[in-house]
Amino acid sequence: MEEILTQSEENYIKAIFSLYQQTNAPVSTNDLAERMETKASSVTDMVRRLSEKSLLLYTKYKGCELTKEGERTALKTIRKHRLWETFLVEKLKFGWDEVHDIAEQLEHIRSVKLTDQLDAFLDFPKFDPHGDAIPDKNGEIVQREKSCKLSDLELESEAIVIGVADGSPSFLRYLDKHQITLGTKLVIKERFEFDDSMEVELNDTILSLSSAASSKITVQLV
Amino acid sequence: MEEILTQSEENYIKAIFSLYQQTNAPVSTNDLAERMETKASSVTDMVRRLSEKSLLLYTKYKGCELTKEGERTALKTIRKHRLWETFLVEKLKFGWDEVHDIAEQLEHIRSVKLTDQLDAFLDFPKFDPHGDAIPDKNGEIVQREKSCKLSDLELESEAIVIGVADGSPSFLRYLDKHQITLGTKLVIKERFEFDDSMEVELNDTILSLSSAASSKITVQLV
DNA sequence: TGTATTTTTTAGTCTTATCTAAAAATATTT
DNA sequence: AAATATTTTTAGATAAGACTAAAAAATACA
Repeated sequence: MEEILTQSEENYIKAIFSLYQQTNAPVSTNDLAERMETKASSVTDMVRRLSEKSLLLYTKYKGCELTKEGERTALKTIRKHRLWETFLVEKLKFGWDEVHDIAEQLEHIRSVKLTDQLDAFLDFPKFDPHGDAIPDKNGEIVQREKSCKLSDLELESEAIVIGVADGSPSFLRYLDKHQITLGTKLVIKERFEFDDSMEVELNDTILSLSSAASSKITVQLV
Repeated sequence: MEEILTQSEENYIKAIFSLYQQTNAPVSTNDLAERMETKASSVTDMVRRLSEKSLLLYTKYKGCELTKEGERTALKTIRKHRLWETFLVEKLKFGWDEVHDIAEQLEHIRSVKLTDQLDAFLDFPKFDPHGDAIPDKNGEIVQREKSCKLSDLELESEAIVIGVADGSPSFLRYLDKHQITLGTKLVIKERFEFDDSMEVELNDTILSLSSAASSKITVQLV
């Protein structure tokens, strides 16, 4: 009884998965509407449909959360999205700020063999170009140890960039411009209380980062 | 005024393009319905819509044919389809009988940059895994000299397989089984009038081919 | 506790792409 | 040319996914 889902349905499932992860609580109709850039009434409709397909549990006025099957569906879509992003950057030489929209389309291609062969072709990558974990064939995700936000680090600590909490093109291009990418090594040289900005050393130069920027960069202490 | 088309619209355009090529005459509603596996009434609707978008010329009861712009659209879709098929076979190790359905999905991905980067990644192939020409960025197609059907060859002529006129999985698997693929060299050893079957030599073995098979294999004399 | 505000749902409409059934136009045959 | 058959179009219906406007439920707050 492998349900065939429309692209729209898959997008809703993905959004619910991600909103649920943020709060660990049922996803409200309004929040989902905002994320999907649609109206609450459309969401109610869709959520009812998906609940009929038993991909999620829905209680009127109480929001919804995915069932085990819904979660599996979400992970499959996320897997495809992140594999395609990796393909676009690694093989087709796209910038990491250019791949999201194309991957949004590619993630809906239906073929298990395609996904798995692509995975193999890319040599079973564990992380995508933004540092997000790629679920494997069985939906398993590699858990990373002790990652934190750059903005949380103490003076003089050294860290390596392992991800970004915001994949928007403008932020990614900002990072590019300042030569920050996955794997970049940073040292915190200064912190300013009054605006939570900081100065970091990278590639032997000093770079000043606003709190907005440093809080969206995920790092690992070295 | 680059129109954004739905997948369904793109599929109709492609079908009209290919039916037109076969007969060089306006495509009738019924023929199109059969090709699209849908009803004539649906076709009438769609053809009216596409004619409003000036992608084709439509005269009631007289069938339709693509405009220059419709043709450009068809060639773009065909280009994507054949590039993806090439990618699937060359890079992801699919069999040539497995790629059609997946390429039918991939051909609708909208991104000029994706198509062009893929083209470059594949090293600007001129033909796809079935021997069909791949339109370039400008819709130009390499014309091949003096190709003919295997069934048309005289006794003792030597030829190389350059394409298939039928991309169905069952036919392609039949060819695979008999070690016939693009580039295979054949010599006609025997022809039987009564059923138009023939015997050909390839890889130092003799293979008997029905008329149905030999008429669907495109070859070039050596 | 009762009123006001916010959130969510319901009801009804729209568009795209499909369908069936019936009507109209064209083609074929006698 | 009339009758018959085929092809094509029109008319009306349906389903998915969206919308607006209005009703209902939940929440906040005085």
